[in-house]
Parts: sequence; C-alpha cells; structure tokens
Amino acid sequence: MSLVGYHWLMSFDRDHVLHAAAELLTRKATATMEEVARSAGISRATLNRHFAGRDALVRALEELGIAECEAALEAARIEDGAAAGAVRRLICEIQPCAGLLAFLYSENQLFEGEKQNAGWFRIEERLTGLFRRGQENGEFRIDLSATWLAEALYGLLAAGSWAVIEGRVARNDFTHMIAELLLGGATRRDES
Amino acid sequence: MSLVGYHWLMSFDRDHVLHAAAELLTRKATATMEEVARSAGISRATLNRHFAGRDALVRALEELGIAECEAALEAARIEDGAAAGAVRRLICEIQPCAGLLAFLYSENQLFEGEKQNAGWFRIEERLTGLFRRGQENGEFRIDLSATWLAEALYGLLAAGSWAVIEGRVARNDFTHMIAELLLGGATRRDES
DNA sequence: ACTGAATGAGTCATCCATGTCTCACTTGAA
DNA sequence: TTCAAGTGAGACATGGATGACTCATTCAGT
Repeated sequence: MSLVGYHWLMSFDRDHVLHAAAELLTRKATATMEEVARSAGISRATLNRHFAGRDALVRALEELGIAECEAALEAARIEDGAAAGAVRRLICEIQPCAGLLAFLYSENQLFEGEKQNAGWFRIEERLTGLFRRGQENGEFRIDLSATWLAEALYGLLAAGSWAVIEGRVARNDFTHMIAELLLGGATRRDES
Repeated sequence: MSLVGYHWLMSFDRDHVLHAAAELLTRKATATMEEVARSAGISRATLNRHFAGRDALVRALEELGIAECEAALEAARIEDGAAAGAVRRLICEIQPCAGLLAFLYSENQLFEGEKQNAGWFRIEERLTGLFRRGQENGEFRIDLSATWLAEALYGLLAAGSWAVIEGRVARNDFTHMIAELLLGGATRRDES
C-alpha cells in the first residue's frame, strides 16, 4: 500500500541524514550542500529532493534540535527533586545533541527574522523556570538572573562541544565539566 | 614627507573600520563586504583597497582580536595577586572586545588550517597558566582542568556578548555575571 | 590657484554555490 | 519478468558575492 508505510528503499534515512548534517555543520558551518550530502552517504540530487534548499535543511535541523531538546527536558524530569540534580540530569540527557545545539546557537539568522520558531520560547521558558525554581527554594544564588543562567548553559554546551571536537578535553568529561562549572564554579569549596 | 607620517586624509581610519566590521560581523557573520563597508562609513572600493578580500579582513580582525586580548592580559596583570581577582580584572578588561572574540570564536576556519596564528597559543598559554596557578595555590578546584576553564571562559564571553546584543541581559551586568558564574557557580554559598 | 593622493560611485567579468533537469541504473513489489 | 519508485551522476542555467577597473570629485599641502 502506498499510504501506510513508504519504506521500499532504505537507502534514504531522514534521521541519519539530519544527524550527519548536524555533525558536519557543527565543525564547518559553511559546508557545501555537496559536502553535506557526501557526509550522509547520499548524492546532492537526493539531498535536494528531500530538502528544498539549504534553508529548508537548516530549518529541519532546527526542528530536530528543538525536538531533541524537549525530549531531553522530559527525560531529565527537570520538575522533580532538587534543582541542582535536575540540571545535572538535563546536561547528561542533552549531551548527545550538544553539537547540534552549538551549530544552531551560532546560526544567528534563525533568531533575527520575525518568524522564529516557537519551540525555542518553550525551551527557554522551561529552562529559566528550572533556574528560577532553584533560586526560590534557596538552592541557587539570586544575583545571577535565571535568564543569564540559561544563556550560560547554552554557551557552556557550545564551548564543551567545540573543546571535545578539537580534542582539548575528553568526551567522557563533558557532562561533569559543564555541570560542575555551571553549578559550583571554579572556586574551591571547603564544605561538602 | 611621504615617509614619516602618512595621514593626509583622515577619512580612512583603519582601527575604526576594523571595529565597525567586528561589531557588525558579531551580529551577522555572513554580512556582505558592501554591508561591512557601509557600517564603517566607507565605500566598498575603499574597503577593498585596504583589505585584499574578505579573508584578509578576517585575518586583520584576528590580529586585532589577539592584540586586544594580550593588551587586556597585560592591563589585568594576571600574574599578580590572587588568581580569582586576576580573573575578575581580566574579564573586566576584556569586555570591550568580547564581541570580536565571539565572532572569531565562531569562525572555526581560522583554526582548521595548518597556518593558524601563533597568538592564540600565547593567549591560551597565559590563560591556562592563570587557572593552573589558581589550582596550585588552592584557590581553584582541581577536578576541572585548567584547559577547560580557559575554554569555558571563551564560551561564557561569547554567550554574554550575544545575550547583551539580543537584550536578554543588561550590558552593565556583563562583567559581574561572567565572573561570578565562572568563579562561584550558580549554587548558593553560605560563607561570605 | 595648483597638484597629487585618496575616495565614492559605478561598471564589468568571474567564480562558486545553488537549484533544476534529464537519463541510466538499481531495487522492491506484483 | 515486469513495473514503478528512488537514486546517482552529470549537465545546465541562475544568482549573488567578489575583485578589478575607470572616472569624476574632494581635500591637504604647497
């Protein structure tokens, strides 16, 4: 049947293509459509058949990033328990798509138009809500705004991804480094 | 005399052009040479007379960024006194060129060639040296590598610049936000 | 007033990424 | 086997950014 399942050929895997594109574009944001196609193991023609232009590809990556972000927010159950633990779980869950987020984060054209994706607002809301909750129950300091903490999390995720890609830090330390710096800071603590 | 001082016309100010380009490219990394020229108040022809192509302009911006970074490192006297205070002074001094750094930081093509500027190595060395000093004298925790702390500083500077540009946080809070988060983290501290 | 240097505006050719199209081939389903 | 869908390779036209060029104008110094 042509309606139920359209999977005669397995050579094109939309999800695989998107992830390959994300992986490449994270390292080289100016990569050619040809390069993106080759990195996914398909031809430029096929890539253009499924994504009408570079812009459409970036938009699809944006959707993917938002979806994975919200999935991470769900999996981390950020509304449960202590805020600090929630942040740790979130960073752990979000690690697989950190590279994609770093690319989207640097793609500032996504945010300058008037038709920006509402998904970012939802994520921003939940994220700032998490930090605000931590501030209200006394876990987090209040002199750093929840908005800034959310923004800093993005920045640290991007910096961490780049550092891992360039081999400056070990991939296994990714979660620990970001979570500890964001939550505890660099200064040594005598308590605990 | 044509050898001593070449400043007959004041209409072209190399430093002003570079700073205008930095300011624009920070917001829109894909800006046209025409747009860059207009943002500096000069024509595209003149821009091309002084910078042979976009690549040369980016390289000049790289040089400017490195120079301002090292100037900030000097002005902050990062070798003096407590490491935490040195970091605060450094962030304060580096604030004016944070936008430029954010742009260069996202221009990953600068770091993939084999002919990358040695200035970054010098800065990286001094920066990691600062954090290592803090670790060795017990100020900073040792489970976060000095390399990562330096990388995180870059990431936070970039995130802070963007947040200011987009109006998410106040420009006056820039130094305080970055320094406090990097040094103290988000978690509330009961000691002073 | 004169001269030379530098600029601004405009034009032109070139390059490169992109999008579209065609055609032969492969593959799964009937 | 037959057929239709999907793919890969290649050719083609297009658009936009870029760099080089010309020419009139402006301005500083003499």
